[in-house]
Amino acid sequence: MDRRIDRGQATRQHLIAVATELFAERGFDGTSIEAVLAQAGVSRGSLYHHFASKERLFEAVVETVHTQVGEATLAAAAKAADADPRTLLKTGYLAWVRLAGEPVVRRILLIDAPTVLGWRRWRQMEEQYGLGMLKDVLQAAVAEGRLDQQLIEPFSHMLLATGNELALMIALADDVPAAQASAEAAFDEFVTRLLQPPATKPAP
Amino acid sequence: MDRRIDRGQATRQHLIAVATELFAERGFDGTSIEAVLAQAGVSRGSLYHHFASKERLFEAVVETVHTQVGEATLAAAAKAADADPRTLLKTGYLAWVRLAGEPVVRRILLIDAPTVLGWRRWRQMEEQYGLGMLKDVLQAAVAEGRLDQQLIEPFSHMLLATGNELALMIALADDVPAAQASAEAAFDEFVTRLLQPPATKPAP
DNA sequence: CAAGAAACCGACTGTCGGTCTGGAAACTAA
DNA sequence: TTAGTTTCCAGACCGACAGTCGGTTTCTTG
Repeated sequence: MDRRIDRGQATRQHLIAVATELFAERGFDGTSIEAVLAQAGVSRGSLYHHFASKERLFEAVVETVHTQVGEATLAAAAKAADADPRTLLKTGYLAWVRLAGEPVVRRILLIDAPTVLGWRRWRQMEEQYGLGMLKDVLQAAVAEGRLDQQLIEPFSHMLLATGNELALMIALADDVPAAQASAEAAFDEFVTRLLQPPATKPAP
Repeated sequence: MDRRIDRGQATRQHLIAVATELFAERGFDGTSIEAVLAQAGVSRGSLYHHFASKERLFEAVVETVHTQVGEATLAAAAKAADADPRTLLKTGYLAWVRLAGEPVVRRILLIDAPTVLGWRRWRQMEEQYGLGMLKDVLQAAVAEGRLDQQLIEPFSHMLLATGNELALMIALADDVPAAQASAEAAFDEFVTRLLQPPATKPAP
């Protein structure tokens, strides 16, 4: 039991907590390392001992937020488990939108993360929770004959994108409740149509 | 005819051209003003005479690129005018994906613009071309009784988001032709299902 | 009690976005 | 022609900031 390591982990966690708050409030560019140091009461050398760069610090923040969000969504979806894919999607979406209302999630995950970390790394992290859950649900739809196996990959990406877009739309709307209602209805219709058993051809 | 103004416009355009190239290549953060000055052979004072800040310069770049892309997509869609909404959407989407392959479009419009300009301003610009065209097409679908009027607004956003997501997916894929084919098939199926006349209820 | 390592400190550096003063060239009014 | 005005350009300068580096403290281990 090395007390130095405990201490190190403590300041590390503390830095992440402080940085999370500041990043959520002012964004990545708007948050200076100096501000983090001042707020955390930690020296420069200490911070750079734990994180190689500002990006790395941000990355650590994203990771923790992402994990929290993923678990929360998972918990919400668990309540509606073994329902049909459509209600399952809707439930997960509602949970997601509620979470995306928080500045921490919106600013860090939706706005800054993709550009700071790069699209590839970002999607790679999404794979673990968001995309993973969507694929599971779509897999169930495949089992019901509502979807072709091949479509799971692209459809999951598309659903994720629409979910994020709607979440941003709601979060930044002038009239939040109205946007909420509109988006909810639209998403419902959207999912319903999307998971219809494949018709041979649409009406001409 | 003031020759001073002509000269000013010339350097302004030159700066935009140089900045476009550098922004596309290295991104917004990765491009220093100094680099633009050096590449353009222009002094600091001159640049800041024409653009109040780096963001403003970027904004000007985004505007020109956006206009070009919009016109190109419009031209491609015009060839398939007065077709049914489904083929119209597919045609526009293909044109868009081809354009998004260019680093200039991908890096500047898809990756940097939303964060640098902010989501609101970005969507406001999209309204003019991307969203506008999508709404027109969806309006036609409404006229055919395939869609409710209320759904135009959210659906256009969702389609835009999926289009951008798929474009990024293709552009950054390891196997581009495969991703291209997969995305194309998925988008086709997606649009087909989305524009089906509203069934009363999906099969239980 | 050394010896060594992990955690921490803070002055310092280079870069970068942005400002400011000054001046030259093109135009206008007298 | 000349005095005044506007537009454009030049480049020294400034403050902020991310990241570095030699040194110090604090703890564990042999």
